[in-house]
Amino acid sequence: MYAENKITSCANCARCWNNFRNLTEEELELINKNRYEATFKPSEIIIKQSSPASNAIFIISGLAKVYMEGYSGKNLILNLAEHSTLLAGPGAHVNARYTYSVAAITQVQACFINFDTIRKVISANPGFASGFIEDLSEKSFRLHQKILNLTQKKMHGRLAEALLYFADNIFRSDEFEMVLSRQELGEMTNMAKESVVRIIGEFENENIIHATPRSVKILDREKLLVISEKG
Amino acid sequence: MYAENKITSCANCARCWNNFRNLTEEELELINKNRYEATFKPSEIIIKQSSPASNAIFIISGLAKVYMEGYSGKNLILNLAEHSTLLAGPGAHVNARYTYSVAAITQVQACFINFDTIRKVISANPGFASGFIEDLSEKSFRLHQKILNLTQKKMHGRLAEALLYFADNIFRSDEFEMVLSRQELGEMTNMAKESVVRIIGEFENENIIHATPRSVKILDREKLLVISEKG
DNA sequence: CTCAGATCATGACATATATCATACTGATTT
DNA sequence: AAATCAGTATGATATATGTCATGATCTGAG
Repeated sequence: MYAENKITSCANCARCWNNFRNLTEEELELINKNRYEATFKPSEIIIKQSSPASNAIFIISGLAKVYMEGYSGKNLILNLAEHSTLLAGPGAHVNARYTYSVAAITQVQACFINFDTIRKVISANPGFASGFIEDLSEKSFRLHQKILNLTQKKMHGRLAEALLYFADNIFRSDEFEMVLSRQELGEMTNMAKESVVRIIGEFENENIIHATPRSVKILDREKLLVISEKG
Repeated sequence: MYAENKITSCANCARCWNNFRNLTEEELELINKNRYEATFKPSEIIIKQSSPASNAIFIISGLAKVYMEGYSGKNLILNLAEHSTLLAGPGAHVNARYTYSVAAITQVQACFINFDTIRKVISANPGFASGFIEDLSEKSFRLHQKILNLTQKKMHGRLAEALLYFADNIFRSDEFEMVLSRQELGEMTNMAKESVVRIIGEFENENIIHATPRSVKILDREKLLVISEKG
Protein backbone atom coordinates (compact mmCIF):
# COMPACT_ATOMS: atom_id res chain seq x y z
CA MET A 1 0.00 0.00 0.00
CA TYR A 2 2.95 2.31 0.49
CA ALA A 3 4.78 1.48 -2.76
CA GLU A 4 6.24 4.40 -4.62
CA ASN A 5 7.54 3.38 -7.99
CA LYS A 6 7.03 5.74 -10.88
CA ILE A 7 4.55 4.45 -13.41
CA THR A 8 6.20 4.07 -16.79
CA SER A 9 2.97 3.88 -18.74
CA CYS A 10 -0.76 3.31 -18.23
CA ALA A 11 -0.31 0.27 -20.46
CA ASN A 12 1.52 -1.64 -17.75
CA CYS A 13 -0.15 -0.16 -14.66
CA ALA A 14 -2.81 -2.23 -12.97
CA ARG A 15 -3.33 0.06 -10.01
CA CYS A 16 -5.31 2.86 -11.50
CA TRP A 17 -8.90 2.15 -12.49
CA ASN A 18 -10.49 -1.08 -13.72
CA ASN A 19 -12.48 0.83 -16.27
CA PHE A 20 -9.32 1.65 -18.22
CA ARG A 21 -9.36 -1.98 -19.32
CA ASN A 22 -12.19 -1.04 -21.65
CA LEU A 23 -9.92 1.28 -23.63
CA THR A 24 -8.19 0.53 -26.90
CA GLU A 25 -4.42 0.81 -27.03
CA GLU A 26 -4.67 4.18 -28.75
CA GLU A 27 -7.11 5.54 -26.18
CA LEU A 28 -4.97 4.30 -23.34
CA GLU A 29 -1.97 5.98 -24.92
CA LEU A 30 -3.95 9.23 -25.17
CA ILE A 31 -4.68 8.97 -21.46
CA ASN A 32 -1.05 8.13 -20.78
CA LYS A 33 0.17 11.21 -22.67
CA ASN A 34 -2.14 13.49 -20.73
CA ARG A 35 -1.24 12.05 -17.37
CA TYR A 36 0.45 13.89 -14.52
CA GLU A 37 1.76 12.02 -11.56
CA ALA A 38 2.09 13.46 -8.08
CA THR A 39 3.00 12.21 -4.63
CA PHE A 40 1.39 13.52 -1.46
CA LYS A 41 2.65 13.33 2.08
CA PRO A 42 0.33 12.35 4.94
CA SER A 43 -2.25 15.05 5.70
CA GLU A 44 -1.67 16.90 2.43
CA ILE A 45 -4.77 17.86 0.51
CA ILE A 46 -5.25 16.11 -2.82
CA ILE A 47 -8.62 17.59 -3.72
CA LYS A 48 -10.11 20.73 -2.23
CA GLN A 49 -13.87 20.86 -2.10
CA SER A 50 -15.53 23.50 -4.31
CA SER A 51 -12.35 24.29 -6.24
CA PRO A 52 -12.66 23.94 -10.03
CA ALA A 53 -12.88 20.29 -11.04
CA SER A 54 -10.42 20.23 -13.90
CA ASN A 55 -8.92 16.79 -13.38
CA ALA A 56 -10.03 13.29 -12.64
CA ILE A 57 -7.67 11.95 -10.01
CA PHE A 58 -6.72 8.31 -9.62
CA ILE A 59 -5.04 6.87 -6.59
CA ILE A 60 -2.15 4.59 -7.47
CA SER A 61 -1.00 3.78 -3.98
CA GLY A 62 -1.60 4.86 -0.42
CA LEU A 63 -4.67 5.68 1.59
CA ALA A 64 -6.72 8.88 1.58
CA LYS A 65 -9.82 10.17 3.31
CA VAL A 66 -12.72 11.56 1.31
CA TYR A 67 -14.69 14.13 3.25
CA MET A 68 -17.13 16.97 2.91
CA GLU A 69 -16.54 20.29 4.59
CA GLY A 70 -19.90 21.13 6.09
CA TYR A 71 -21.42 23.94 8.08
CA SER A 72 -19.29 25.87 10.58
CA GLY A 73 -16.17 23.91 9.76
CA LYS A 74 -17.57 20.53 10.66
CA ASN A 75 -16.32 17.73 8.42
CA LEU A 76 -18.04 14.55 7.37
CA ILE A 77 -15.75 11.73 6.27
CA LEU A 78 -17.53 9.81 3.52
CA ASN A 79 -15.06 6.99 3.04
CA LEU A 80 -11.43 6.05 2.65
CA ALA A 81 -9.94 5.58 -0.80
CA GLU A 82 -7.11 3.35 -1.90
CA HIS A 83 -5.55 2.36 -5.24
CA SER A 84 -7.80 1.76 -8.25
CA THR A 85 -10.09 4.57 -7.18
CA LEU A 86 -11.35 7.40 -9.34
CA LEU A 87 -11.73 10.57 -7.36
CA ALA A 88 -13.64 13.47 -8.82
CA GLY A 89 -17.07 13.74 -7.34
CA PRO A 90 -20.39 14.27 -9.07
CA GLY A 91 -19.82 18.02 -9.13
CA ALA A 92 -17.47 17.55 -12.08
CA HIS A 93 -20.52 16.94 -14.26
CA VAL A 94 -22.82 19.37 -12.49
CA ASN A 95 -21.10 22.64 -11.62
CA ALA A 96 -17.49 21.82 -12.53
CA ARG A 97 -16.49 21.97 -8.88
CA TYR A 98 -15.23 19.23 -6.63
CA THR A 99 -18.04 18.09 -4.36
CA TYR A 100 -15.73 16.82 -1.65
CA SER A 101 -12.20 17.18 -0.36
CA VAL A 102 -9.62 14.42 -0.29
CA ALA A 103 -6.58 14.34 1.97
CA ALA A 104 -3.72 11.86 2.14
CA ILE A 105 -3.58 9.64 5.21
CA THR A 106 -0.44 7.69 4.28
CA GLN A 107 1.86 8.77 1.49
CA VAL A 108 -0.26 8.80 -1.65
CA GLN A 109 0.71 8.44 -5.27
CA ALA A 110 -1.88 9.80 -7.70
CA CYS A 111 -2.40 10.43 -11.39
CA PHE A 112 -4.15 13.54 -12.70
CA ILE A 113 -5.98 13.34 -16.00
CA ASN A 114 -7.74 16.32 -17.47
CA PHE A 115 -11.50 16.00 -17.80
CA ASP A 116 -11.36 17.08 -21.42
CA THR A 117 -9.39 13.95 -22.17
CA ILE A 118 -11.71 11.79 -20.08
CA ARG A 119 -14.76 13.21 -21.84
CA LYS A 120 -13.19 12.64 -25.21
CA VAL A 121 -12.75 8.97 -24.39
CA ILE A 122 -16.24 8.68 -22.93
CA SER A 123 -17.68 9.93 -26.20
CA ALA A 124 -15.56 7.62 -28.30
CA ASN A 125 -15.91 4.42 -26.31
CA PRO A 126 -19.33 3.18 -25.16
CA GLY A 127 -17.83 0.47 -22.99
CA PHE A 128 -15.81 3.05 -21.14
CA ALA A 129 -18.89 5.24 -20.79
CA SER A 130 -20.78 2.30 -19.30
CA GLY A 131 -17.93 1.69 -16.90
CA PHE A 132 -18.14 5.30 -15.90
CA ILE A 133 -21.86 4.95 -15.30
CA GLU A 134 -21.23 1.89 -13.18
CA ASP A 135 -18.62 3.69 -11.11
CA LEU A 136 -20.92 6.65 -10.51
CA SER A 137 -23.77 4.31 -9.67
CA GLU A 138 -21.78 2.33 -7.18
CA LYS A 139 -20.66 5.46 -5.38
CA SER A 140 -24.17 6.81 -5.34
CA PHE A 141 -25.43 3.46 -4.08
CA ARG A 142 -22.98 3.52 -1.18
CA LEU A 143 -24.04 7.04 -0.35
CA HIS A 144 -27.65 5.91 -0.19
CA GLN A 145 -26.60 3.27 2.33
CA LYS A 146 -24.58 5.80 4.28
CA ILE A 147 -27.39 8.30 4.53
CA LEU A 148 -29.56 5.61 6.10
CA ASN A 149 -26.82 4.57 8.48
CA LEU A 150 -26.14 8.08 9.63
CA THR A 151 -29.76 9.08 10.08
CA GLN A 152 -31.32 5.94 11.46
CA LYS A 153 -28.71 4.20 13.57
CA LYS A 154 -27.63 5.18 17.05
CA MET A 155 -24.02 5.90 17.92
CA HIS A 156 -23.10 2.33 18.83
CA GLY A 157 -24.39 1.02 15.53
CA ARG A 158 -22.61 3.68 13.52
CA LEU A 159 -19.29 3.10 15.26
CA ALA A 160 -19.58 -0.68 14.97
CA GLU A 161 -20.21 -0.27 11.29
CA ALA A 162 -17.20 1.99 10.85
CA LEU A 163 -14.96 -0.58 12.52
CA LEU A 164 -16.33 -3.31 10.26
CA TYR A 165 -15.77 -1.03 7.28
CA PHE A 166 -12.09 -0.81 8.13
CA ALA A 167 -11.78 -4.52 8.69
CA ASP A 168 -13.74 -5.61 5.61
CA ASN A 169 -13.18 -2.93 3.01
CA ILE A 170 -9.81 -1.41 3.78
CA PHE A 171 -7.55 -3.78 5.68
CA ARG A 172 -9.26 -7.12 4.99
CA SER A 173 -8.33 -8.26 8.47
CA ASP A 174 -9.92 -8.16 11.91
CA GLU A 175 -6.75 -6.64 13.29
CA PHE A 176 -5.68 -3.36 11.76
CA GLU A 177 -3.90 -0.09 12.20
CA MET A 178 -6.28 2.68 13.24
CA VAL A 179 -5.33 5.33 10.72
CA LEU A 180 -7.88 7.86 11.94
CA SER A 181 -7.80 9.82 15.17
CA ARG A 182 -10.77 9.66 17.53
CA GLN A 183 -11.76 13.05 16.23
CA GLU A 184 -11.78 11.77 12.63
CA LEU A 185 -13.62 8.62 13.65
CA GLY A 186 -16.24 11.00 14.97
CA GLU A 187 -16.34 12.90 11.68
CA MET A 188 -16.92 9.60 9.93
CA THR A 189 -19.78 8.47 12.19
CA ASN A 190 -21.23 11.90 12.90
CA MET A 191 -20.55 12.01 16.60
CA ALA A 192 -18.41 13.94 19.07
CA LYS A 193 -14.89 12.63 19.67
CA GLU A 194 -15.75 12.14 23.35
CA SER A 195 -18.58 9.83 22.38
CA VAL A 196 -16.20 7.84 20.17
CA VAL A 197 -13.83 7.41 23.08
CA ARG A 198 -16.62 6.36 25.42
CA ILE A 199 -18.13 3.81 23.08
CA ILE A 200 -14.75 2.31 22.19
CA GLY A 201 -14.29 1.96 25.93
CA GLU A 202 -17.62 0.17 26.25
CA PHE A 203 -16.77 -2.17 23.37
CA GLU A 204 -13.53 -3.01 25.15
CA ASN A 205 -15.27 -3.69 28.46
CA GLU A 206 -17.61 -6.09 26.71
CA ASN A 207 -14.63 -7.80 25.05
CA ILE A 208 -15.90 -6.98 21.60
CA ILE A 209 -12.72 -5.27 20.51
CA HIS A 210 -9.27 -4.50 21.80
CA ALA A 211 -8.21 -0.98 20.95
CA THR A 212 -5.24 1.30 21.40
CA PRO A 213 -5.06 4.81 20.03
CA ARG A 214 -3.45 3.52 16.83
CA SER A 215 -4.76 -0.02 16.49
CA VAL A 216 -7.92 -2.08 16.68
CA LYS A 217 -8.46 -5.80 16.99
CA ILE A 218 -11.95 -7.21 16.58
CA LEU A 219 -12.45 -9.95 19.16
CA ASP A 220 -16.14 -10.71 18.73
CA ARG A 221 -17.16 -10.05 15.17
CA GLU A 222 -20.61 -11.56 15.69
CA LYS A 223 -21.52 -9.13 18.43
CA LEU A 224 -20.12 -6.23 16.45
CA LEU A 225 -22.24 -7.22 13.46
CA VAL A 226 -25.36 -7.42 15.59
CA ILE A 227 -24.69 -3.99 17.08
CA SER A 228 -24.05 -2.61 13.63
CA GLU A 229 -27.28 -4.03 12.24
CA LYS A 230 -29.61 -3.47 15.16
CA GLY A 231 -28.58 0.17 15.17
CA MET B 1 -49.46 18.62 -13.19
CA TYR B 2 -52.54 16.41 -13.09
CA ALA B 3 -52.98 16.03 -16.85
CA GLU B 4 -53.83 12.59 -18.07
CA ASN B 5 -53.71 12.37 -21.83
CA LYS B 6 -52.30 9.25 -23.36
CA ILE B 7 -48.98 9.82 -25.07
CA THR B 8 -49.22 8.96 -28.75
CA SER B 9 -45.48 8.71 -29.28
CA CYS B 10 -42.20 9.66 -27.62
CA ALA B 11 -41.56 11.77 -30.72
CA ASN B 12 -44.14 14.34 -29.66
CA CYS B 13 -43.86 14.04 -25.89
CA ALA B 14 -41.91 16.73 -24.08
CA ARG B 15 -42.66 15.54 -20.56
CA CYS B 16 -40.46 12.55 -20.24
CA TRP B 17 -36.71 13.14 -19.97
CA ASN B 18 -34.58 15.88 -21.48
CA ASN B 19 -31.89 13.40 -22.33
CA PHE B 20 -34.15 11.81 -24.95
CA ARG B 21 -33.47 14.89 -27.06
CA ASN B 22 -30.03 13.42 -27.74
CA LEU B 23 -31.54 10.45 -29.56
CA THR B 24 -31.88 9.99 -33.29
CA GLU B 25 -35.35 9.43 -34.72
CA GLU B 26 -34.68 5.71 -35.01
CA GLU B 27 -33.47 5.42 -31.45
CA LEU B 28 -36.45 7.35 -30.18
CA GLU B 29 -38.72 5.06 -32.12
CA LEU B 30 -36.99 2.06 -30.55
CA ILE B 31 -37.71 3.54 -27.15
CA ASN B 32 -41.27 4.29 -28.18
CA LYS B 33 -41.89 0.72 -29.28
CA ASN B 34 -40.62 -0.65 -25.98
CA ARG B 35 -42.61 1.72 -23.85
CA TYR B 36 -45.36 0.79 -21.44
CA GLU B 37 -47.57 3.43 -19.93
CA ALA B 38 -49.28 3.18 -16.59
CA THR B 39 -51.33 5.40 -14.33
CA PHE B 40 -51.12 5.30 -10.56
CA LYS B 41 -53.60 6.55 -8.01
CA PRO B 42 -52.46 8.54 -4.98
CA SER B 43 -50.52 6.41 -2.47
CA GLU B 44 -49.95 3.58 -4.94
CA ILE B 45 -46.41 2.25 -5.14
CA ILE B 46 -44.61 2.86 -8.42
CA ILE B 47 -41.25 1.38 -7.46
CA LYS B 48 -40.62 -1.01 -4.60
CA GLN B 49 -37.19 -0.85 -3.03
CA SER B 50 -35.00 -3.95 -3.51
CA SER B 51 -37.27 -5.51 -6.09
CA PRO B 52 -35.54 -6.39 -9.39
CA ALA B 53 -34.73 -3.25 -11.36
CA SER B 54 -35.93 -4.28 -14.78
CA ASN B 55 -37.30 -0.96 -16.01
CA ALA B 56 -36.33 2.66 -16.09
CA ILE B 57 -39.40 4.61 -15.11
CA PHE B 58 -40.20 8.12 -16.31
CA ILE B 59 -42.80 10.35 -14.78
CA ILE B 60 -45.01 12.02 -17.36
CA SER B 61 -47.32 13.84 -15.00
CA GLY B 62 -48.18 14.00 -11.33
CA LEU B 63 -46.13 14.08 -8.18
CA ALA B 64 -44.42 11.19 -6.40
CA LYS B 65 -42.29 10.73 -3.32
CA VAL B 66 -38.94 8.97 -3.51
CA TYR B 67 -38.01 7.29 -0.25
CA MET B 68 -35.81 4.66 1.28
CA GLU B 69 -37.19 2.04 3.60
CA GLY B 70 -34.71 1.93 6.42
CA TYR B 71 -34.23 0.01 9.63
CA SER B 72 -37.27 -1.14 11.62
CA GLY B 73 -39.72 0.25 9.11
CA LYS B 74 -38.53 3.83 9.32
CA ASN B 75 -38.67 5.67 6.01
CA LEU B 76 -36.48 8.45 4.72
CA ILE B 77 -38.00 10.60 1.99
CA LEU B 78 -35.20 11.64 -0.35
CA ASN B 79 -37.12 13.99 -2.62
CA LEU B 80 -40.28 14.50 -4.61
CA ALA B 81 -40.34 13.75 -8.32
CA GLU B 82 -42.42 15.31 -11.06
CA HIS B 83 -42.53 15.07 -14.85
CA SER B 84 -39.29 14.80 -16.83
CA THR B 85 -37.75 12.65 -14.13
CA LEU B 86 -35.95 9.38 -14.63
CA LEU B 87 -36.54 7.03 -11.72
CA ALA B 88 -34.42 3.96 -11.35
CA GLY B 89 -31.81 4.39 -8.68
CA PRO B 90 -28.13 3.57 -8.77
CA GLY B 91 -28.87 -0.03 -7.83
CA ALA B 92 -29.92 -0.68 -11.43
CA HIS B 93 -26.23 -0.61 -12.37
CA VAL B 94 -24.93 -2.19 -9.19
CA ASN B 95 -27.06 -5.10 -8.02
CA ALA B 96 -29.99 -4.88 -10.44
CA ARG B 97 -32.29 -3.90 -7.58
CA TYR B 98 -34.14 -0.67 -6.99
CA THR B 99 -32.32 1.32 -4.33
CA TYR B 100 -35.39 3.25 -3.24
CA SER B 101 -39.16 3.09 -3.35
CA VAL B 102 -41.39 5.55 -5.15
CA ALA B 103 -45.05 6.17 -4.34
CA ALA B 104 -47.59 8.37 -6.06
CA ILE B 105 -48.74 11.44 -4.16
CA THR B 106 -51.17 12.77 -6.76
CA GLN B 107 -52.33 10.71 -9.68
CA VAL B 108 -49.20 9.79 -11.63
CA GLN B 109 -48.71 8.90 -15.26
CA ALA B 110 -45.49 7.02 -15.96
CA CYS B 111 -43.67 5.25 -18.76
CA PHE B 112 -41.76 2.02 -18.24
CA ILE B 113 -38.82 1.27 -20.50
CA ASN B 114 -36.84 -1.92 -20.16
CA PHE B 115 -33.21 -1.47 -19.14
CA ASP B 116 -32.04 -3.67 -21.99
CA THR B 117 -33.38 -1.08 -24.38
CA ILE B 118 -31.88 1.78 -22.40
CA ARG B 119 -28.50 0.07 -22.33
CA LYS B 120 -28.64 -0.57 -26.03
CA VAL B 121 -29.13 3.12 -26.67
CA ILE B 122 -26.43 4.10 -24.18
CA SER B 123 -23.96 1.94 -26.10
CA ALA B 124 -24.99 3.32 -29.44
CA ASN B 125 -25.21 7.01 -28.62
CA PRO B 126 -22.37 8.76 -26.74
CA GLY B 127 -24.41 11.94 -26.32
CA PHE B 128 -27.13 9.98 -24.61
CA ALA B 129 -24.56 8.22 -22.46
CA SER B 130 -23.17 11.59 -21.39
CA GLY B 131 -26.66 12.76 -20.58
CA PHE B 132 -27.08 9.68 -18.46
CA ILE B 133 -23.84 10.45 -16.65
CA GLU B 134 -25.02 13.99 -16.03
CA ASP B 135 -28.32 12.78 -14.64
CA LEU B 136 -26.63 10.34 -12.30
CA SER B 137 -24.14 12.99 -11.25
CA GLU B 138 -26.80 15.53 -10.47
CA LYS B 139 -28.71 13.09 -8.32
CA SER B 140 -25.55 12.06 -6.52
CA PHE B 141 -24.65 15.71 -6.04
CA ARG B 142 -28.01 16.43 -4.41
CA LEU B 143 -27.56 13.44 -2.17
CA HIS B 144 -24.21 14.79 -1.03
CA GLN B 145 -25.94 18.02 -0.08
CA LYS B 146 -28.70 16.13 1.66
CA ILE B 147 -26.36 14.04 3.75
CA LEU B 148 -24.77 17.23 5.07
CA ASN B 149 -28.15 18.80 5.76
CA LEU B 150 -29.44 15.80 7.63
CA THR B 151 -26.32 15.23 9.69
CA GLN B 152 -25.18 18.75 10.47
CA LYS B 153 -28.28 20.90 10.76
CA LYS B 154 -30.64 21.05 13.69
CA MET B 155 -34.35 20.41 13.32
CA HIS B 156 -35.31 24.02 12.62
CA GLY B 157 -32.79 24.28 9.82
CA ARG B 158 -33.85 21.01 8.26
CA LEU B 159 -37.53 21.89 8.32
CA ALA B 160 -36.92 25.39 6.96
CA GLU B 161 -34.97 23.85 4.14
CA ALA B 162 -37.73 21.38 3.35
CA LEU B 163 -40.26 24.21 3.12
CA LEU B 164 -37.97 26.13 0.79
CA TYR B 165 -37.52 22.97 -1.26
CA PHE B 166 -41.26 22.80 -1.85
CA ALA B 167 -41.52 26.49 -2.68
CA ASP B 168 -38.48 26.64 -4.96
CA ASN B 169 -38.21 23.22 -6.57
CA ILE B 170 -41.70 21.82 -6.68
CA PHE B 171 -44.34 24.53 -6.63
CA ARG B 172 -42.28 27.57 -7.66
CA SER B 173 -44.38 29.73 -5.36
CA ASP B 174 -44.20 30.85 -1.75
CA GLU B 175 -47.75 29.65 -1.25
CA PHE B 176 -48.38 26.00 -1.91
CA GLU B 177 -50.41 22.93 -1.14
CA MET B 178 -48.78 20.80 1.53
CA VAL B 179 -48.89 17.42 -0.14
CA LEU B 180 -47.15 15.59 2.69
CA SER B 181 -48.55 14.77 6.10
CA ARG B 182 -46.66 15.87 9.22
CA GLN B 183 -45.49 12.31 9.54
CA GLU B 184 -44.05 12.37 6.02
CA LEU B 185 -42.53 15.78 6.57
CA GLY B 186 -40.76 14.14 9.47
CA GLU B 187 -39.56 11.29 7.27
CA MET B 188 -38.14 13.88 4.91
CA THR B 189 -36.29 15.87 7.58
CA ASN B 190 -35.45 12.95 9.84
CA MET B 191 -37.46 14.00 12.86
CA ALA B 192 -40.50 12.84 14.81
CA LYS B 193 -43.89 14.03 13.58
CA GLU B 194 -44.46 15.76 16.92
CA SER B 195 -41.32 17.80 16.40
CA VAL B 196 -42.55 18.82 12.96
CA VAL B 197 -45.81 20.01 14.44
CA ARG B 198 -44.06 21.93 17.19
CA ILE B 199 -41.61 23.69 14.90
CA ILE B 200 -44.28 24.59 12.37
CA GLY B 201 -46.10 26.13 15.32
CA GLU B 202 -43.01 28.11 16.27
CA PHE B 203 -42.55 29.33 12.71
CA GLU B 204 -46.17 30.49 12.76
CA ASN B 205 -45.76 32.32 16.06
CA GLU B 206 -42.78 34.16 14.66
CA ASN B 207 -44.79 35.05 11.54
CA ILE B 208 -42.36 33.25 9.28
CA ILE B 209 -45.03 31.09 7.69
CA HIS B 210 -48.76 30.55 7.77
CA ALA B 211 -49.66 26.88 7.77
CA THR B 212 -52.72 24.67 7.78
CA PRO B 213 -52.58 20.89 7.65
CA ARG B 214 -52.78 20.97 3.86
CA SER B 215 -51.23 24.30 2.92
CA VAL B 216 -48.23 26.51 3.59
CA LYS B 217 -47.61 30.16 2.88
CA ILE B 218 -44.13 31.57 3.38
CA LEU B 219 -44.46 35.03 4.91
CA ASP B 220 -40.84 35.85 5.70
CA ARG B 221 -38.59 34.15 3.19
CA GLU B 222 -35.50 35.96 4.45
CA LYS B 223 -35.86 34.60 7.96
CA LEU B 224 -36.60 31.14 6.66
CA LEU B 225 -33.45 31.25 4.54
CA VAL B 226 -31.35 32.32 7.51
CA ILE B 227 -32.76 29.52 9.65
CA SER B 228 -32.15 27.04 6.86
CA GLU B 229 -28.54 28.16 6.41
CA LYS B 230 -27.53 28.73 10.01
CA GLY B 231 -28.70 25.21 10.80
C1' DC C 1 -76.18 12.77 10.56
C1' DT C 2 -73.24 10.03 13.09
C1' DC C 3 -69.63 7.10 13.69
C1' DA C 4 -64.82 5.48 13.06
C1' DG C 5 -60.30 6.23 11.71
C1' DA C 6 -56.85 9.18 10.50
C1' DT C 7 -54.28 13.26 11.15
C1' DC C 8 -53.05 17.16 13.95
C1' DA C 9 -51.87 19.29 18.22
C1' DT C 10 -49.90 19.83 22.92
C1' DG C 11 -47.92 18.80 27.40
C1' DA C 12 -45.07 15.82 30.47
C1' DC C 13 -41.35 13.04 30.48
C1' DA C 14 -37.31 10.10 28.96
C1' DT C 15 -32.99 9.63 26.72
C1' DA C 16 -29.41 10.05 23.39
C1' DT C 17 -25.87 12.86 22.57
C1' DA C 18 -23.11 17.17 22.73
C1' DT C 19 -20.44 20.28 25.45
C1' DC C 20 -17.33 21.72 28.94
C1' DA C 21 -13.75 21.22 32.18
C1' DT C 22 -10.00 18.73 33.47
C1' DA C 23 -6.63 15.37 33.70
C1' DC C 24 -3.76 11.80 31.59
C1' DT C 25 -0.60 9.80 28.25
C1' DG C 26 2.97 9.53 24.97
C1' DA C 27 5.92 11.61 21.74
C1' DT C 28 9.09 15.27 20.58
C1' DT C 29 11.99 19.08 21.62
C1' DT C 30 15.03 21.78 24.51
C1' DA D 1 15.08 15.61 32.85
C1' DA D 2 11.91 19.39 32.08
C1' DA D 3 8.77 21.29 28.98
C1' DT D 4 5.72 21.34 25.38
C1' DC D 5 2.06 19.63 22.43
C1' DA D 6 -1.42 16.69 20.39
C1' DG D 7 -4.21 13.18 21.16
C1' DT D 8 -6.78 10.42 24.53
C1' DA D 9 -9.71 9.66 28.48
C1' DT D 10 -13.44 10.59 31.95
C1' DG D 11 -16.94 12.84 34.75
C1' DA D 12 -20.50 16.51 35.28
C1' DT D 13 -23.79 18.92 33.02
C1' DA D 14 -26.67 20.91 29.28
C1' DT D 15 -29.58 20.35 25.34
C1' DA D 16 -31.81 18.58 21.43
C1' DT D 17 -34.93 15.50 20.27
C1' DG D 18 -37.82 11.32 20.76
C1' DT D 19 -41.60 8.94 23.18
C1' DC D 20 -45.86 8.53 25.42
C1' DA D 21 -50.42 9.91 26.65
C1' DT D 22 -54.33 12.52 25.64
C1' DG D 23 -57.51 15.35 23.30
C1' DA D 24 -59.03 18.11 19.19
C1' DT D 25 -60.10 18.21 14.51
C1' DC D 26 -61.08 16.62 10.17
C1' DT D 27 -62.83 13.33 6.65
C1' DG D 28 -65.11 9.73 4.46
C1' DA D 29 -68.46 5.68 4.76
C1' DG D 30 -72.72 4.03 5.78
